[in-house]
Amino acid sequence: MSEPCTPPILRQNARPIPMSTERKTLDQRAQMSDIERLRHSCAHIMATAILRLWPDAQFAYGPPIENGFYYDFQMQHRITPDDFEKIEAEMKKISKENQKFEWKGISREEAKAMAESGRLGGLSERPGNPSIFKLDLIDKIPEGEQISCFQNGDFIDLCAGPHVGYSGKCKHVKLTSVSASFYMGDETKASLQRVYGTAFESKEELEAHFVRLEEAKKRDHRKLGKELKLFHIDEDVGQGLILWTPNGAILRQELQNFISEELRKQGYSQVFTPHIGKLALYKTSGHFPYYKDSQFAAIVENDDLAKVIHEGCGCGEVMARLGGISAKLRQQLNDRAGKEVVSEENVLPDDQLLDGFMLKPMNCPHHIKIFDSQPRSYRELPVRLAEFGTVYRWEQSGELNGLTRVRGFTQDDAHLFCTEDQVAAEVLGCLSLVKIVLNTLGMTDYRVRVGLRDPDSSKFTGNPEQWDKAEDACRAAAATLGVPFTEEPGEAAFYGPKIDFVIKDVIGREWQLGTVQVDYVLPVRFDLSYIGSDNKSHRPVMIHRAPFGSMERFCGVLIEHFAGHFPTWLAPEQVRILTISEKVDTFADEIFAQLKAAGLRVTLNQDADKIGAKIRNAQLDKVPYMLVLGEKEAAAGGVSVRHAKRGDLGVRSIAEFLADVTAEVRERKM
RNA sequence: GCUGUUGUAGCUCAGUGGUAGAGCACGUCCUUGGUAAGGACGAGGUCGAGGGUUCAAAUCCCUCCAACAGCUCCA
Repeated sequence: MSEPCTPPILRQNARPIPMSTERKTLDQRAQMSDIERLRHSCAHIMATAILRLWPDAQFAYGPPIENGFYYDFQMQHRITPDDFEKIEAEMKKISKENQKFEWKGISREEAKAMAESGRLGGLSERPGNPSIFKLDLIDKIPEGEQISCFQNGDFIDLCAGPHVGYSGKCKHVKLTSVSASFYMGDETKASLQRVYGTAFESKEELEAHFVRLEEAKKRDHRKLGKELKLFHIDEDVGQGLILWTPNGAILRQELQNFISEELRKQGYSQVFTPHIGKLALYKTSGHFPYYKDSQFAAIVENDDLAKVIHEGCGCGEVMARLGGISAKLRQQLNDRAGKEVVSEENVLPDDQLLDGFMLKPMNCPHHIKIFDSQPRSYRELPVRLAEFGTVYRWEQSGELNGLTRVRGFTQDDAHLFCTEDQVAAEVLGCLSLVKIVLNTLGMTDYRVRVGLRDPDSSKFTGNPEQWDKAEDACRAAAATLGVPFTEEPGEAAFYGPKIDFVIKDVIGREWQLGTVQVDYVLPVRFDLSYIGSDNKSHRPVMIHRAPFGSMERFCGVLIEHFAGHFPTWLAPEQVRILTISEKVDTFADEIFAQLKAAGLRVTLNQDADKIGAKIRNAQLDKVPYMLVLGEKEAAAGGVSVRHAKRGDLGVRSIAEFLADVTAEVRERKM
């Protein structure tokens, strides 16, 4: 199969943005903000300090980044965090020396000579130790462009700047981490050491930065997940495989109920499909073998496996047989596409093909088969098939992260099959669902990205008229949403435009959730059709949508968004009754029974602890409502209400409390 | 996957060559206390796994496993 027919639709999150290969012009680079300028200078000062300590260091590049700066370099000594103190002390000295940053324009020949001698990116000439990376970087500078360098103290670096005037400005600096990187981000090139640091103009800002980091750490969903017993990841089960514990299951279930309710309102039909499907299904869809590397290996049935082993097949042979495609399927796919999408080299004779199953990496093929299980009339379109569908993908181990990057996850998935004229309305429907859900959760800070085709690129298939229509639909839908959106040409999937949701959490971090994608390709590959009003067969358009990406990821973001303080309707434990003494046990039992009968998730703490300890525990467990019951309440027949965030709310009647809380839950108040 | 760091009780961590510790949580008992920690006693660990060095390894070395950070923001 030569052409990837369907990209990994609705991947959990975006791949890292590939490094742009375009060079910035000198003018563009000069447009650094003040803080970037400061941090860039800090990178030079760090390089100076490292050279004083380890003169053999070869520097590559050291830019300012979002929260600080780094410099990549190569040397004998391996930096560890233990070295930071030493380097920082040296940097402090350099700052005190108040070295002037001086710009110098030099010729290509001068630059090369300085690099050859080891002077560029060094404190002095270093015979026998030429500045290899700088030499390479000089070669990358286009002919005719001004080559410039900056000098502070003895350190001269190839650098377009800009810089602060004097090193004295760089006082409030802290090194944060060390890691490895590849030269030019290319893993075939040299492996470098990278030291990260951050810098601010004042001590207060530097400290505030670390306070923010602490805040982020406190609300880390992995930490809260453990503390609040929401989920567990077990080595024996496997990396990236989530075990939802009872508390987390409640959170997820409530969220699913909410989304399902909205889907029903919008005319979706719920379906269920199995977790595996035959290989041929994914050969038809195009997911196999193109995404083989990011999928779990095929599952081969015992008898088939015994047979090929009996025939003496080695591993490579088995893989080849699994990956082959029948001549008939190839013919079908090529005919449907009207061009060669599967080349002949992938074909194996039928008696050599080895069939197997795959853990599904996406739900679309299954939903397509449901759509195609009966003749469809234009009268029943759009068909909207929704499923909280669990899929499995082989993410690299280093990519795994808590709930936000996992190997098995459940998408809030749906596939819409509609006529071309319906695309606009359906895309709009998808967006409004997202809006409702995010607003209900108080996540009002989000933006959408509309991925359009690049008209100059040939990678986008299909006819231009369809594209224009679909793009207009996406653009118009995004515009009516009333949230900021950006149009990004070239960012479309090759088979159709898409809309991505990026939400910003309370502390300003952005999270990419799901996408809505218009697809003209899969209906062709699966030869889908419906009968139009003209009594002729037509090709439906498919829309893939998983607006929240996956339940795992979304719950992870929610945990951090709320810092574990969920609104009552989502809270695993909504009310905890705290007794002051044994004297009110009977009264507490009665209240407990009443709340339970009202459908609240309530627990009763009759431990021998003092009330202060019980309150503390309930606060730590982030239970929204605490009912303090003592003799006073028993006598009055009321309850003392304490809210985890609002504190003591005083004595209320049980009826009043019940009415308020059940309404709060029913209306999903924040 | 690559680079680095880390892995000791359910949790947070101390312990750097001489056969394992604290706090919290847990269990039992005492205490019946009014809005963020009452007290006593007790139980709990083949120190991530495997191998090696050593008279002796949680500690040093190697391999593996896992977690965390980075590997993208371009002299």
